[in-house]
Amino acid sequence: MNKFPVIPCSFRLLSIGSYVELIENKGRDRLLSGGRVLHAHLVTSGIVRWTRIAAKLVTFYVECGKVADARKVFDGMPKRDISGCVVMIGACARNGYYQESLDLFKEMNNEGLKLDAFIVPSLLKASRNLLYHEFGKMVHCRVLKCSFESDAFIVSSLIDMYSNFGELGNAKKVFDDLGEHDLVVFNAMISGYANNRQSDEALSLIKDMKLLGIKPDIITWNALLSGFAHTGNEEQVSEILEMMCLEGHKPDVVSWTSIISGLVHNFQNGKAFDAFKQMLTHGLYPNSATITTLLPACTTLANVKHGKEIHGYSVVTGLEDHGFVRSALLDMYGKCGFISEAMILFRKTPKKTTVTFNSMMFCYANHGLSDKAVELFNQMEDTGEKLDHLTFTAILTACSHAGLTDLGQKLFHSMQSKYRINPRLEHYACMVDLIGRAGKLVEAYEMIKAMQMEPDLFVWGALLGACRNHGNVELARIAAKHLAELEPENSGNGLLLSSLYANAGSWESVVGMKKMIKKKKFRRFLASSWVETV
DNA sequence: ATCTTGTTTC
Repeated sequence: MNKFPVIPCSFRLLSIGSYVELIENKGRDRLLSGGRVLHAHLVTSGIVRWTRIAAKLVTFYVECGKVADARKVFDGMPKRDISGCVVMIGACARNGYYQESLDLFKEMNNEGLKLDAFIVPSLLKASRNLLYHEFGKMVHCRVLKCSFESDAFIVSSLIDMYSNFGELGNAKKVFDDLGEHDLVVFNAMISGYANNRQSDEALSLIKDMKLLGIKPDIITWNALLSGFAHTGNEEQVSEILEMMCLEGHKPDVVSWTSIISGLVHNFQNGKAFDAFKQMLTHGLYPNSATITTLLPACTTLANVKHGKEIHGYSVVTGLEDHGFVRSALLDMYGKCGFISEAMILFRKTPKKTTVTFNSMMFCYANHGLSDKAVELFNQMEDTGEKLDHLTFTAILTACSHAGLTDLGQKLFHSMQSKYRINPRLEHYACMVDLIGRAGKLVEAYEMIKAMQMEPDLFVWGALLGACRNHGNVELARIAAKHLAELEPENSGNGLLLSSLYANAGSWESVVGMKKMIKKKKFRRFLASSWVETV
């Protein structure tokens, strides 16, 4: 680990194949500095002019989060033909730089390059992850127009995209329209079912493929494993593990990462760490995906120690430069209260994505640094990064914490009119808090009444809190009534209402409330918190 | 050259 690649003496150059292998050998050469040394050598020796070499360098830089450097190599490629674009766009789409890959495609399109079958899977992947339903469907239309619909690479990507949109019917249609199914297409469909909680359908497809003489591979089993792990059904996970072992497939890093991911998402952090240790005892090494899965478990434990260990491992292995790892690290430090660490990581991220910005904005918003959050939001708008619903949750949270009523209202409006993002419950909760804080209680209540969905306890809670601060007994009563229905076991709301009565001098109501609280045997739990020393 | 398994922000 942490070794520089072996740079051969310039008198005896290696073969092109050996250089490709050197760049690809990420285990040893992943370190960005090592890659740069190799790159320098390739430039001075002129080898970089080989398209295969340049293509590998492009991929290498994107994997290290250096999209701009990759772009430089790409632009310097002697023949800027379609295959170069395939590599650049594909590398971006595989590493989370979805917007970048679509922008590149548009640029390419403007230069008059035709849509190529090799580009399509990457476009579908970007659409899938950005949830660009319309664009994805437009690509699908062009696939049909170009008669690419029997290309297995494209079909599997289409199935994957529609499954991720939750449109299983469309996924199934694409699957059925294809006459002959190979292993990859089966795997895509099985994964779609598994991820949409249709385990029976997934298992019956395995039977179908076996009847056709196609043997499930490790990817098939991992697809099932991941689907079941996320439903939190630990027994089913064990069953699949047994089945795959019987068929001669040992769990690999992906299998373990799925198991860990399922446990983390089901709030079983202790078990997640146990599984991680078990993986290590099997002689498997964590990669970027394993690390990104495990880091969120370090934030909810309020235990930055594990997080720092993982960070150390990432630095040594060069994984720290990976885009996903970087944003997970940033978030982990932010949640643990290490804001300056988070800021350093943010500054060190050359190609920032929506997730990078969102994570940093949440960090600022949750620590009361609203000005900084607003600054980032403006930066996002200026750089043309995609804003999503979480961007607005973050910025509205910041506005409500800082009492930036006008700005918050302006942004809430532009979220809908300019960015076409439908407000969700958390956005409404922020807005009710924001408007209520400014004392416009009736206006806040009107907003709740105009909501297209059922308000949740955070929305009513925001109104109740505002009523307490501004002494509006009438609206408080309404809010408290809804809260009592939504969470009857919580005595906090009743107490809040009674303190409000007390402030308003309505002592009879206070006595009534206290009686009710006593009658329902509410208990006040002592709040507590702890932080482990590092 | 492109595809299917695992991965970050609520």
